[in-house]
Amino acid sequence: MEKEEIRAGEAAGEKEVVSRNFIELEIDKDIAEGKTQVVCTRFPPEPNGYLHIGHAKSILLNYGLAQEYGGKFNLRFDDTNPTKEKTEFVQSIISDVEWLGAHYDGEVKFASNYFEEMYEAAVTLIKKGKAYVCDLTAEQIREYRGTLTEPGKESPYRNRSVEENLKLFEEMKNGVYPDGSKTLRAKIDMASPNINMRDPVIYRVARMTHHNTGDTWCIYPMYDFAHPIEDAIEGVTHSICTLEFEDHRPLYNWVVEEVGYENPPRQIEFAKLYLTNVVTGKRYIKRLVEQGIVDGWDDPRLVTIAALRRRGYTPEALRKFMELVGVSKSNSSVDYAMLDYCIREDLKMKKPRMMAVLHPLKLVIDNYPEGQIEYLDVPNNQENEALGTRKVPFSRNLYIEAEDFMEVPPKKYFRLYPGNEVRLMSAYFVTCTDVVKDENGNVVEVHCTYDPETKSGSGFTGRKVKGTIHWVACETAVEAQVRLYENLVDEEKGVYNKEDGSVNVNPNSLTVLDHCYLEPSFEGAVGGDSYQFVRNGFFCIDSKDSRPDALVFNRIVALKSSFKLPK
RNA sequence: UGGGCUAUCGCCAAGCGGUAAGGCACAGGACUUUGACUCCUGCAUUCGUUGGUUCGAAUCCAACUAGCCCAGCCA
Repeated sequence: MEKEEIRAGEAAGEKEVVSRNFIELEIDKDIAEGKTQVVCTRFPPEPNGYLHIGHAKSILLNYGLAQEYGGKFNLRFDDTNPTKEKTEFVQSIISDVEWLGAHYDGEVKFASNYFEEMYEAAVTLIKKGKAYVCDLTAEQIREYRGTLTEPGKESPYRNRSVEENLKLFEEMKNGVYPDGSKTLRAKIDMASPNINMRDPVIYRVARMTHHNTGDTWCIYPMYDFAHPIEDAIEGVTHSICTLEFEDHRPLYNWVVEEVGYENPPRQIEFAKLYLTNVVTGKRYIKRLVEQGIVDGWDDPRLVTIAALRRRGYTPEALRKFMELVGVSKSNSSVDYAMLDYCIREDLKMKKPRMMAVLHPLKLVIDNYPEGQIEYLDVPNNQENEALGTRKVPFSRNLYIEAEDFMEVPPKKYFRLYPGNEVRLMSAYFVTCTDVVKDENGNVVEVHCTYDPETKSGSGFTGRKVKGTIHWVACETAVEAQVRLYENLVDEEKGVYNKEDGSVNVNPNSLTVLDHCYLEPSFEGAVGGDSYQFVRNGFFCIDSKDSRPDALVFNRIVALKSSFKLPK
């Protein structure tokens, strides 16, 4: 069996060796042994909250496997506990999955659509003497279960007759017994070192209106019983879940075996995705939302799918990221830098590179005719001609980035300072001649002269200049709000405050810049559109707060920079 | 403490008895109308530790150590 897949490289003869993860290796084996014909995977969320980047890993893994093996991928809501589930989450989860580009096979599925079959499966177990109705209270069940080191005790109801169990279970279904008064338990082994095998509860009584089945049922199956049945019904071959379910696998296999499924699905566990210094815990995010520290579950500083989307991350970038991160069984925490890399990588060739000044400082070209506006031809992306060109107005009065001028520059400062010449990107060379200050001594205006001969595209080679800075013409500038983000978490302190369990919030996680100036080419930009702001990073139009006459941009990610101002 | 799992570079991660892939990050250098991109170069004589088997061990065996998960009528 080939352990490595050789993909064709771009150049002739060039080969890229791609290593396969342990799940692929297992699937290869199952196929080779004839256990698996058509691979079928699934993503089975409980509709009880918003999806985050960790779910994206699972979605993309399962979907990717189905694609790779020419198999099927199901989206199934694991809605077996009506006390926790809400319809609103069903829709948000579907749209997140679709946004990620994971095309599920057929209709969206619901575990609750299989309640009848699950009930029948439970009856089958009872008839086999493998399940019994137990009258112990929740507290008693806990006591009887034993501890990690001590075996449990058998329930006094464990040896009820099949007939009695059948009658009682039917009565449970028919609403004869109050919530919590009886359970159906699998009869396995109260002395098992695996606590999941100590006669686990498989059905409970709960009078609660279910989002899908309404009041049809008052008994609901537990995850450990329901999940393998859901998988088996759908013909799932590889049921991929996270590491904490490893201990449940024997029970999964027990159910599938005892209920009597042929070609049973197989559970494989992988390590969850953790990002270093990132909050993913539902209750922590909830608190941040409630405290108003973040602007809802889609605040661009969060890593919910909705937040990533609003921030301007793309499904392609996330796919790339999951590919780089890989799949294994070791708990690990990935650097955010890897995600940053993936989004830059995805956008750099696709997006137009525009000029936008975030911290404006006025630059006046004294020898440029007053009132004149010149429209310069500028390529949208120097590395991708397919993106075409645009006209950018140039005039005597410009805005430049405040940090691109220093009256007293340190060594190796290539930008503007008195006497120095720089290139105004796509325009002319200018030489700084003068500085205007306010009464406090702050620089409010920089003066310069330009050299008409140096116009971009003219082929001028007379002399070179070390620095190139971007600019925006004052007269035609579009004003916009730009939001810059840093990690929500204070990385010095770590994610959680040890004393009160709160999140250590970085006070600089959000910077709102209200008077940024953009070239007029942004007019007509729509929510979600993204661009590179030359030298500043990638930005997208905020889908929530931006309006055509008051644009709001989010910085998706900054560009890398090796420039550091010496202290 | 019983059971399950994991340990390879700062962070991910290949490796499956024949002498440590790759990516991110980082550091140099070249190029440059983005101090970006691109392109070179460097970055684990060593695989949690200690023993053992072997001509040969990250890979096999033993013991130890560290971390994660499990005692919901949650998923």
